[in-house]
Amino acid sequence: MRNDEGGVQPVQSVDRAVGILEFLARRGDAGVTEIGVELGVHKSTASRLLATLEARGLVEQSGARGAYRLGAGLIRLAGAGAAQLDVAQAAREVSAELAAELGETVNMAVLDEDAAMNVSQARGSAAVAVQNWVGRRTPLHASSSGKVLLAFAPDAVRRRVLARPLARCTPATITDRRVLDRELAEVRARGWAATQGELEVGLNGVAAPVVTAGGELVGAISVSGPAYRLDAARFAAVAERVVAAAGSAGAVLG
Amino acid sequence: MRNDEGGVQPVQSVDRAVGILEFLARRGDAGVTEIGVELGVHKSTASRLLATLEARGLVEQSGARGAYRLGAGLIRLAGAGAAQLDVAQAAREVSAELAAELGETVNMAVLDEDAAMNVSQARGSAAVAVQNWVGRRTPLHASSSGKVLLAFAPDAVRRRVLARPLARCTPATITDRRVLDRELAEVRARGWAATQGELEVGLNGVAAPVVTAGGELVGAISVSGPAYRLDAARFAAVAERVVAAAGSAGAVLG
DNA sequence: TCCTAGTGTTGCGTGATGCGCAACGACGAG
DNA sequence: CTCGTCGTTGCGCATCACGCAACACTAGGA
Repeated sequence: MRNDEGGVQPVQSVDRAVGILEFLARRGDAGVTEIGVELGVHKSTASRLLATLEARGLVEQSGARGAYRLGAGLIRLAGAGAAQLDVAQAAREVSAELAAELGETVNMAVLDEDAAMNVSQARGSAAVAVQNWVGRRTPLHASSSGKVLLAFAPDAVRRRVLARPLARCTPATITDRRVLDRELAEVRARGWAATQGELEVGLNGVAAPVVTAGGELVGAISVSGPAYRLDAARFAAVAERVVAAAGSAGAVLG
Repeated sequence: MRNDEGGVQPVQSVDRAVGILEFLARRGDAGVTEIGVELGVHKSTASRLLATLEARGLVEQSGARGAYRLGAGLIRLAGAGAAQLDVAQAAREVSAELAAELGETVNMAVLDEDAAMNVSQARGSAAVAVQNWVGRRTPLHASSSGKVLLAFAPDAVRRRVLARPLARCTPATITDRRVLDRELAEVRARGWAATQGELEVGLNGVAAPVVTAGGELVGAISVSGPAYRLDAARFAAVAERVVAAAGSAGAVLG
């Protein structure tokens, strides 16, 4: 059976095991039989794959025979993974400086299929939110880094995202794709994007693309904060700083 | 070939694939041949396992034939995993409150083999450090949450850790196991642990165990900050708040 | 309290998959 | 320019992963 990804035949049991992890990431927790149905394999196969993942700490089971969920071993791996990502490393210092300068939360995001995923985070002194954004995915049409990634993505990616209904996150979310297309054209023209309460009510953001010397888009740096501090009048000035920080990160990456 | 973990025979290729991820977490990056040697398999086997992991985003390769490293897909999974952990969820609210109250960074850690691993983090207004501790592991003898986890761990765990040389992280690190044993007895007696520059110079911490109603140790909550703010004179007062927060988290877990 | 249905686990036999070998192309160092 | 090493891939084969069947356990309903 061919999982047509990357043109080569994957190792079937590894592919299934990762499928289990992705299912549990979406679903929260699930039983053996349910996981077997989801993967299209026998429940005894699912049970053995889960036992292997559990032995390595990537999943854990509640009780002796209960549901499975993602485990702490995954966090250990990802902690190492996040620290090692090129874009995360490149962003670390410039994000810290930007956070200190502007006093708001700064994130580095990469394009992850049809979403923006945060891979690094720095927080300024004014930020009181305790939420960890690393690993979190935001919709491409409703977040500032998402708009940047969408604006500068290959045409195929933009067409795929714009082909689907644009989910409304708040009353301010752009859900008309022609409106979004025009906004993305503006983003490309001026080199930065902004949101005003489109992802969360009262949350504004400004983002700029991180591009390597070879012209490859590798991520986006964004600053976000409450609208009463990061209001539209400040967007141009903040954008100037974000674009500069993104430029520094891009230079580091070659 | 039997990987004697949990008594059952693991699925060999899944076990190997996870072994690759763990090796890359330790090593940073590595080539196909090196990974094959590390796992004790042929390089073509390693190449196929890596291709499957890469197709799913868990690893990425630099250039067409370059070294492999952990990928963004792992961070996505772990972002979901961290959010879903019982201990992380239980700690979220109490950590946020504690961070707001004390103004310092609060972490929740679990015992992860021979280290303390942070699974959740909240930062107070005074904290300016931008480092993300989630996924990071600290030595059990040199961090406050590590001392708590060690003090209240089963005897077998404590014996295993104390059997090894205790690595010196700073000049203040306790490396004499009899001194550490006495300190762990004090931790058990008073119900909290503290460190003074033992993990990092100038960094102090206070931690308390999170125990379920059934008496099971599931983690430790810690507060950390620079020595000039979180000095020894404040330890008892801070400990009182941390013990209370840990008690709340334990109550949530049943 | 008892019965039934469904779940998760495990022994076993089978065939499909994962594996190693060999060969090849690419790349870097001398 | 040559050589050694790396990563990739086709191929054949043996081992491993798989499904089936059976069992123990648990929860819910009568």
